[in-house]
Amino acid sequence: MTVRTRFAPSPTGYLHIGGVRTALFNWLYARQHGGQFILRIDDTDKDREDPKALQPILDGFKWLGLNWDEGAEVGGPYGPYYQSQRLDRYKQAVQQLLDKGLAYWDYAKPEETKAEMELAEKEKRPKIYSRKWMAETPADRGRFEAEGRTGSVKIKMPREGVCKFFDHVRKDVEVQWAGEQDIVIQRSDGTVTYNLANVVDDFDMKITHVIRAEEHLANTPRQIFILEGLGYPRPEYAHLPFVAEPGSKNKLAKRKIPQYLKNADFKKVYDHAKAIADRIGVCAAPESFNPVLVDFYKQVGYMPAAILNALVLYGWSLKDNKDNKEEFTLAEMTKLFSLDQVNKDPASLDVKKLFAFQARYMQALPVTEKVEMVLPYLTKAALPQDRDFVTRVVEAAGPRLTVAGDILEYDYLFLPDEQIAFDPGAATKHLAAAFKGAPTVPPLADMLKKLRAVVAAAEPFTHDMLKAGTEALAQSDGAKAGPLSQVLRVAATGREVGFSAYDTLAVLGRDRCLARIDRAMPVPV
RNA sequence: GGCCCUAUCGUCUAGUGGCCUAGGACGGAGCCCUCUCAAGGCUCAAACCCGGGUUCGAAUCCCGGUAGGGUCACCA
Repeated sequence: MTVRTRFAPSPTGYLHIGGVRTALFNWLYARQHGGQFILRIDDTDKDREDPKALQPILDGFKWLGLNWDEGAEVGGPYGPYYQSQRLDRYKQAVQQLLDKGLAYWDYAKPEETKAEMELAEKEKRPKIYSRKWMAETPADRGRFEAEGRTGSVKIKMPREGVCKFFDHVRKDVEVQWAGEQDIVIQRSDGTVTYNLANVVDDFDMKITHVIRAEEHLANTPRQIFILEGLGYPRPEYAHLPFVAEPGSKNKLAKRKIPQYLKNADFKKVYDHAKAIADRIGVCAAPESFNPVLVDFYKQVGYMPAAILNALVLYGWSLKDNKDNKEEFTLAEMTKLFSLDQVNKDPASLDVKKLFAFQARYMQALPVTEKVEMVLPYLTKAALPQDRDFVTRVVEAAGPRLTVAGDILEYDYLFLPDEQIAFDPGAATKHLAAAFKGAPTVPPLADMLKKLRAVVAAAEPFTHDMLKAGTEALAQSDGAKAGPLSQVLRVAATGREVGFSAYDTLAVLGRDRCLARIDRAMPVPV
């Protein structure tokens, strides 16, 4: 039997990283067994659905490389893959359940149900519906309808016995049927709910392994009741621990997303990304530009491989991992992944660790590929770009580029020379440091003139020659070369930080360096 | 509250009765390197929730506490 797994997002908002982790596990399992991964859209709740939410979710999966064999956009033999288009099919299943006496029409008003539940809560009893408004005969239905009530359909759960099932993560699970609620499967407006739609879809789409987050564990007995009532075979189950919110074990909640930014680690990762976003005018709404959402990483230039690698470690670890391997390519994960090695306790999201993975992946990337990643960011920031020049910058920046958007830190290399603002204060500070211990510190203008001469004379115009020239000058004037190179940096870039000052000059080229130093001169030469 | 689940450094985790004076990674601290910022190298601090058993021996098995979490929707 071919393994078929699925991920079924509901387009009610942004896709968070926990959802991606779950999708990844499904994807890995399907790929590992040569099966299919299906992307179905669970849009049964019209009220909560946001038509703009779907596309970013699909784009996110495409960007990550989690391709799907059937489902949204691509279609397939068991479609449609949008629940909103499958209503007739669901109705048919509801009718089947009704016919078998496994479901019933119910005429309780929402406030009546609510009152019962609240009373049960108060009296510390299990919250089980009294079936007071249950209508099992046409006569009962007529009576309730005469009162002006509209009916929904509920499943009639057994009130005794146990439901047993096997879960690949939690092993043998047993729950008392008596504790299970008669849940609504068809709303009074005629639409159906998740549990029904889900079971029907999984059957129709021939899903063999239901791999989903732990919050669905409680849905499993209901779904088993429904699918057995319908005569469907049971799929295999695996309930994954969820990715918890930062600094706690609570599950991630979309509405709490802005709050996660209060976490210190989040703040750091956010601030780093925000600086980039501001430069390229992403200007996303604060609640959607957040490290719990995949989009966040996509926008500032993280690598999918790094994210996936960080994510696979949430809840899964390699068995017999003697050499403590933590870095896995998608291909390796596909080969090594196993549901048996999934643990049971929730893992809180640590974005710093994700950032560290990104840093390592980026460092390992060949320069040409880094250049490709970085180019779009220069375009978005409206900075002039020339592939050769960009390549030189990327080479010189080395491990300083952690995400593609970091290239914008070096905007001063791309900006026209006349836009570089010289800071005499900063230059003076470094000049003083260069002459620390010496009886006198020469005027800045004099030193600038001498440094200009070094730049003008360096031949070839390389890091080594510039360094040699500056060192020679330092020696003859009784100064330290290091701080002196900082003076040069300030003159040529207007900045005090960056990669090696000599590399910076070499990348810029002699003409641009001279032009910038001339602009820094208090008196034109 | 009912039902269910979980419990190892701050975080992610290794660990399935002796290999554990508990290993790795992120983060933190320090040192080295150094023209700034990074990166890199070296070093350090840091955990088996508590209490009872079982056993020659327990982080590992059992029981009880405690703590945390999930779920109890005409959400998915």
